[in-house]
Amino acid sequence: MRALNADTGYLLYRLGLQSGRLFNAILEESGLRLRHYALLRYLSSVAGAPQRELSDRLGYDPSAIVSLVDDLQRLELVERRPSPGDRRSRIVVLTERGKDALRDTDKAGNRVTDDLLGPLDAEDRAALHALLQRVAERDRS
Amino acid sequence: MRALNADTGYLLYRLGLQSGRLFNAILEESGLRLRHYALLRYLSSVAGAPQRELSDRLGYDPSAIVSLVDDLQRLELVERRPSPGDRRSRIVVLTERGKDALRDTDKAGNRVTDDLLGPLDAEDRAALHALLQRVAERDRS
DNA sequence: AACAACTATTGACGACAACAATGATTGGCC
DNA sequence: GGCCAATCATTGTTGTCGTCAATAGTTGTT
Repeated sequence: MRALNADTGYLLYRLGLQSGRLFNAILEESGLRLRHYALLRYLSSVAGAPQRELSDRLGYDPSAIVSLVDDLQRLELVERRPSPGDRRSRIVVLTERGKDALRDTDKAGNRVTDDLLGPLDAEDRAALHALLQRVAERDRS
Repeated sequence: MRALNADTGYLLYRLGLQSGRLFNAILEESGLRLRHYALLRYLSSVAGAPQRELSDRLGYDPSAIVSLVDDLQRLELVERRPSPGDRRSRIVVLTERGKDALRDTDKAGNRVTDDLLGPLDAEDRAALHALLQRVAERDRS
């Protein structure tokens, strides 16, 4: 992992991989994977979204969304509801159990993050978080 | 991509994915992928390493290293040399052409990073880079 | 009423990563 | 010196994921 003279984008890639691995390990015990978590997390920020929106925002193929929602629905973490205005569309919403699961997973995520950001003190972590968030918001539409 | 209340580890994961996609797009034209680049980059920092070390440091399976080195050797970017002390082991070294290719790819990587870090000024970028580097050096052995 | 565009879904194909098994070589141990 | 466990690179296998094309149902347009 030591590539000292690497540039920032590459560092982001490497650390993202590592962070993803850690998250996956945590999620494994609940039978989920990172993609499920990403979907739940997005749903928690919008309170219901049609699958097409999930595909666009998360960058997954529509067919991938189908099986992800299938899995989560099987665990009763989300529901498919008919869209009032458009009968083609189905809006996916978090169930109460889904919200609980997300809270639990977030706690586990915090532990992972604590581990990952070992060498940084509280102030540094806040600074890093702020910087990353600004970069992430770069391409919101 | 907007998951506003996400924690830092998850942000790292999402941004790492995006950064990886951008890098892969750049590398595509030279017939390489991110893993090849990671391998070249590591080799440039140690001047020769047995495949087992590459596997450990980069976190890829030994079998993955085989095909990666195969690819790079086919492009004459690296060479397999017999290890003086251990005939089981083969040390992989950069060729001159490999060093050139790495330089070119680094330039392209800088362009990608510039794009990714759009909203940050020079000072912020330096701060982010320093923070990421400290996290990355957390688990050097 | 006909037609193009869109939503979710299914199915297929190729790429690729993680895992187990193998041949060659090394070092330890008695 | 001979046996045995461990190690390195390689091969093969399996499962997963991303991408693409095709389909059924629905919407809006003309």
